[in-house]
Amino acid sequence: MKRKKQISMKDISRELGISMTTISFIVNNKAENKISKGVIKKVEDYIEKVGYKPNSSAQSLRTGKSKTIVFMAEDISDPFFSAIAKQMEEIAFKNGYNIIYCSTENNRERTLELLSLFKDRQVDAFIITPPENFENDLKKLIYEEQQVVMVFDRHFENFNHNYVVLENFEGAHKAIEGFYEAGRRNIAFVGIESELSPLVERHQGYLKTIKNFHLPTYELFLKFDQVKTQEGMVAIRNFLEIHPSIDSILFATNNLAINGLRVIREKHIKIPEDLAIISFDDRDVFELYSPPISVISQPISDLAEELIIGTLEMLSSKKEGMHFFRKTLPSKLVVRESLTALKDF
Amino acid sequence: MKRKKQISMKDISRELGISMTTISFIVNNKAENKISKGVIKKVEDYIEKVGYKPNSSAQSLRTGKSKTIVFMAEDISDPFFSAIAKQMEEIAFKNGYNIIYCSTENNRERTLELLSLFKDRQVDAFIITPPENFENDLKKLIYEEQQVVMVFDRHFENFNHNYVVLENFEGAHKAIEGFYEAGRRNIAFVGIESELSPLVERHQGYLKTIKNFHLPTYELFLKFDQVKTQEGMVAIRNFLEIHPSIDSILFATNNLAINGLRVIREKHIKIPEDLAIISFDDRDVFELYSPPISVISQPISDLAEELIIGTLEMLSSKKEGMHFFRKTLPSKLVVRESLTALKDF
DNA sequence: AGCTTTTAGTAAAACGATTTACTAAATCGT
DNA sequence: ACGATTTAGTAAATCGTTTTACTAAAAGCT
Repeated sequence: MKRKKQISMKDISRELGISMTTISFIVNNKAENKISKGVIKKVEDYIEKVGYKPNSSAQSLRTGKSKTIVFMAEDISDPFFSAIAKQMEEIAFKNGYNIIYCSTENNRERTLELLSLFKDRQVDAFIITPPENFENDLKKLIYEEQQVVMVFDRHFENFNHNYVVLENFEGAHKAIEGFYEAGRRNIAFVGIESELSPLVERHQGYLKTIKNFHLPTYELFLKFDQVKTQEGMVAIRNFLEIHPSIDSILFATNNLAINGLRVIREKHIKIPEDLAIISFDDRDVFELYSPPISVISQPISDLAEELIIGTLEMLSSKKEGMHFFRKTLPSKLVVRESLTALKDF
Repeated sequence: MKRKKQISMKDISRELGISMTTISFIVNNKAENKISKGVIKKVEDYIEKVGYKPNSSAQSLRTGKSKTIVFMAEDISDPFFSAIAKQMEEIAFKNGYNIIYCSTENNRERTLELLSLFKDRQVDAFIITPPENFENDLKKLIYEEQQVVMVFDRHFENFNHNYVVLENFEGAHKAIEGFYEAGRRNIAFVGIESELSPLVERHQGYLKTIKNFHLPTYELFLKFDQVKTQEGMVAIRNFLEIHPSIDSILFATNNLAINGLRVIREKHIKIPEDLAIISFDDRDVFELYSPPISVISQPISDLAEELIIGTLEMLSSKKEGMHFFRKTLPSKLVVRESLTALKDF
């Protein structure tokens, strides 16, 4: 009734009359020019036959490596992050790594706590979307604690680190250009009060482009925790009422846009006649909305791939020659009906 | 430049002149009536001071427990599963467990492969949404390999196992009743060709209720891999064209409904005037759709909680007295505009 | 006081791999 | 044919815990 004991290296050693060292070499493909073909074959066949698999706890203990990577996303139930997670998992798996996920909720204390819990588990690397005010903690993690860290979705200017991010500035630029070409002249930006790089850069992209076109700016910034709430809706509603001239809005995140759409529907504002909309990040709700909402989409597969490949690369590069992995991937403006040219243009 | 070595029990033992056994007892709260208050205090203070954390690989090796649970969802990037995952994570964490996720893609071979990979990692339990044709594999996993397994979202009749599922039959029943009360008499069911329990039960719920009302049945079943595809849309379109009398549709899953909505939009069918819609599973796209789509919603928090609590319970119950954890949670009909009474009713 | 029991602790053997340092036999060079 | 090197392998230490089996000292009992 109790689980039958897993077969161990010692069992094989005893059974075959071959030392554990030899078996270990064979199992780890280090037998190349140390062990004879015959012995290799014999051991491999036996392993195959009895289905031996090394005990990974023992391996971890001995080598100090756990073959585990932690992905700390802002919110793992967010479709963007869960899509990234799924694709990373795939690749990690093929390379013998497992991924553990968790959500920072953009909360520094929570993130620190999670981090400390995982460090005890000797995970090999962290892929992390650092929350607000995490710059120093991150620096410490990388430079003092010497952990392998890949930063995702945001990055910092003041110190070197591995990261994979989006071309946020350019994304916003494309959006504003799109509005302009569709004849919009009163383009608003709805963002979040935050110093996280993507939010700042998206705003900068908006500002710079608007200035180039010599257009007026209309800006609304919600607090981070208002984004998905009733309060957020109220703020957006007020904003629209105060500025009736606005004819288009760039939402800096999908959650902002979703709350924005709630307001727009409630007020029976017509898209795109009265108001053109572009949101950052694609989600199926945007494509299915009536009318479909245009978006600045992120290349999810590419992001996921760069993230995990980069992390694995850092893990395998013995040379601590302070080589960093940095990628900034392009976004794409996906034009849907929410951004149709004004008829009188 | 190299990571500073973690402090170990031996270090503490040497430093304090206390045996490792004693320290181990204290660390694991087994010192109760074996070790004097004074020593306990001394050790605890020292541990606090130097920030000692036991090496979990060593613990796993020694105890054979990894404090890790694997959640094998059908598709971890699906909002339903990722929401469940996130909430389980939270509770697992508080109980000292980590969760590793992966996706079965409803593919038996893939699932077996994942399973085998995880078994080598000595994970303590599996929470799994078994794919099609997995009954025997599951039985073997539970009864022969004696793994702790919690089955989610679907279950089998022919053998005992732990599971947490939804009241699918009743859910479908509520939906059909809703249609009936709204004056609909030509109610269609769009489902999936599958023997998985929720799909079967939802269909049964539809059939039985329709029969009770003495109404005609209209049924369409897509193949599993057509659900999200163009092919699926074509099938739904044909179905609607062949049966123009249909005045309402119950979609057995959210993905079916999403593809259905694409068709409906394309054909400019009016909801709810021409066609009332109810979908299983809630998603933000349904609430945001124009008009908002009614759904049979699953109690995500409750499901997640039962799942992880049940699993932890099975893990801690020493008594192998074949006690099973089985929960069937109620669904709820969320009425939105897609299900408004016909005017002439 | 003399015996048993309890208290407060310890030494050492696991757990299952990896890896260092070693060796006997075979091959090589001259 | 002799020492030097290569080949093919091994024994044992180690990673950091948990746990079993033990013990000296103190307390309890009559």
